[in-house]
Amino acid sequence: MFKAVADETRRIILDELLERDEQTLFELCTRLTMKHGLSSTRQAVSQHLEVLEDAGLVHSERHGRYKIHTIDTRPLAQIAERWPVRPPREDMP
Amino acid sequence: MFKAVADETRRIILDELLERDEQTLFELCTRLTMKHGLSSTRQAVSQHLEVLEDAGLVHSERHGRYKIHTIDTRPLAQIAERWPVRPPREDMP
DNA sequence: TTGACAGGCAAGTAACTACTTGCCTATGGT
DNA sequence: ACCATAGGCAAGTAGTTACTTGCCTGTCAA
Repeated sequence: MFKAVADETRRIILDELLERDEQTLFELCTRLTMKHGLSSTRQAVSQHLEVLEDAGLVHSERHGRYKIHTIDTRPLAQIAERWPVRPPREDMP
Repeated sequence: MFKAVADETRRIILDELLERDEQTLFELCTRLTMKHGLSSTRQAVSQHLEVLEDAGLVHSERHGRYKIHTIDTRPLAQIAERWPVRPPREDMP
């Protein structure tokens, strides 16, 4: 899950799914190139979605020949739980 | 910052610093091998600390021949801000 | 002042990862 | 039935990254 969000393209995919949930692979490809200026091939996006799915950040469901992708941000809560955000002990620039 | 937390060793370093803040490089090395069962060399840990510092998750200060490291979890708040945690639209297993 | 200790620098290596390329399967409209 | 569309599979490649190795610098205590 930590490695899943380590890639900028995957982070943008999460952004896109947060703005418009339940997109197919082709929809995501189109929007990534149009709105976000990415030049990712379909296969590249597909592999990114696979990583995000393994991380539990995206779920997918088949509808006929379409595969719609749904975002699930819940795994990210582990980060805030593991390292609670608080100011550091000393003042650092 | 995302890439900084993508590595398990660096996550354990953050754990260790959260439990006991303001440690030197050698203290961290010792505790990582003792408590966490890691067999990392000093140079490896040093490089990890450099990555964490570049990410703003760790600050360091020289005191004589000691360099003490301080954790700063504030950059992690960007994650929760960017992708607010909420349940997914549909029920997924 | 000399030696032990804390840490830094830099090149090399091995493993991983993002991406491409080419081909294949399956679904649905006409 | 047929073809276009949506997606999958797998091997290969280039770039990245974690780690090691060897040597060097600076600080403090005896």
